[in-house]
Amino acid sequence: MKTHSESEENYIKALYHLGGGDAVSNGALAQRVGAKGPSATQAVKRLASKGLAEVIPYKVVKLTSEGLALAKHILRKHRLWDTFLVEKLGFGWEEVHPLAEQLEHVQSGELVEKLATYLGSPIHDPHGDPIPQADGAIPPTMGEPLQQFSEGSRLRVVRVEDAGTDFFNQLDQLNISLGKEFTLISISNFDSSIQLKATDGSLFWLSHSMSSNIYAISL
Amino acid sequence: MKTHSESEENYIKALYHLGGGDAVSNGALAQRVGAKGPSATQAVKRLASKGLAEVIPYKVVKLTSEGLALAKHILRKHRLWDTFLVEKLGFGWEEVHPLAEQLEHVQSGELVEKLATYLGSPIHDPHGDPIPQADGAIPPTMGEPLQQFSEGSRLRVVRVEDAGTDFFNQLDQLNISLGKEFTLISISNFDSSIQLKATDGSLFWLSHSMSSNIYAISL
DNA sequence: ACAAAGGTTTAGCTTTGCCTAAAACTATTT
DNA sequence: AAATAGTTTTAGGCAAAGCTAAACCTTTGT
Repeated sequence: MKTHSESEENYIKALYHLGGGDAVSNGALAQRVGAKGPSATQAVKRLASKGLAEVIPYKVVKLTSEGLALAKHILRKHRLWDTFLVEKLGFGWEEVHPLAEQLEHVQSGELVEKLATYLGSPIHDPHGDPIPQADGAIPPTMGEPLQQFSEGSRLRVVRVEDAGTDFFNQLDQLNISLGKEFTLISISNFDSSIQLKATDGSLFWLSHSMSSNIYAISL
Repeated sequence: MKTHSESEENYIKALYHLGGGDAVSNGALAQRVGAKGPSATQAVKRLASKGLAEVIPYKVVKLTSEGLALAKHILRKHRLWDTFLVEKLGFGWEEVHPLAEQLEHVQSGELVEKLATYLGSPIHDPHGDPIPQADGAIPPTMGEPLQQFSEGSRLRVVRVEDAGTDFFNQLDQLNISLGKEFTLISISNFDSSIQLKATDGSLFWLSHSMSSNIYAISL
């Protein structure tokens, strides 16, 4: 198996995040990896020369199928480490991203699979995001944003967007976590804020910016 | 907390391994990190400019006290990951070194300490080597090489040198592992090979090169 | 004491990966 | 259809970290 630099892996991830297998703009790519335009141009050239990306100057930048497979593998590692950090080491879900970002670059197929086994071969990480499987299959992404449900619905929180530390802190304060169940009481016509009732009977409101990052399934 | 490149950390580790806090030759250093002389010269200059090493051209290269503290911290990470890989993920002790080598570069004080706690704050790794503690203290290095014991001694294996895959495989074949107890039956005057008896009564010989990498305490 | 041997440093080149400034291309607007 | 705005690429630098070859110390042997 060929080896890739961390920088290359970061570009691969960014390409995948922004476009899946589809074309991505150079500017967006540069922004995502925290670099400037020319660096991205140069980087995708390197990727292209390794067969991981396809480039048509001024036109198209996208992953090849090989690049796509690699992207999924990296994402698998990332989300398994996320899971490890939260489930085994007791980190809060807002803390794990930068750590997993480092751990995901460790190269060892055997390590990834042993880790997966150790964690019980999970298919979703602590944020509810799907963990790509060893064969590249991606489990379904669960849930709909709270807005999608009608008043009176019983629902269970199954996923949250990674919307930054403050968002996670607010979730913790509201005692919202994956698996928790609520009844949707009402949706404001004015600002789309949402009122929920917890199983302990407590009532509270969520702003639109909060609720749009919270995904649930109907019970 | 300042940040260091992986290369820098590797030189720090090598300096510590070869000299502790004492002077080390440029050649030995280069060899240990797998580089050529000039690369090492250049690297120690970089370290010196960060206050991690002290250099007198043509004369002395050694760690400063700050460099020493960093070295111990890196070694702590390395050996904690070693322990994790063996105890939790079920890797064999011959496999873990290159993985820990990658994992040790992950930067996060909190991660190291949470990992230590998770592992039960161990003071020795799966090879019996001492794990530097958070405050920099180094637990005693246990055991003496088998040669040091007299015929008829009862002893327990407490540490093995990392002498490569073949060495570990041979240990496994002989069913020798940490904590195992033996009686030293005889030491050959001819080639210093050693005959041991296991608790199940089985007898076998160890070459000098095997036994000199195995450390035990007297029971 | 001096010359050869051996180890260390300097000099100069390579690659990766980032940058800024300038040129080139695409797209839009009149 | 042409000009302008916006994006992307080229050109040319810089730093880290490696290399080889050449120059420079130190040590050692006679």
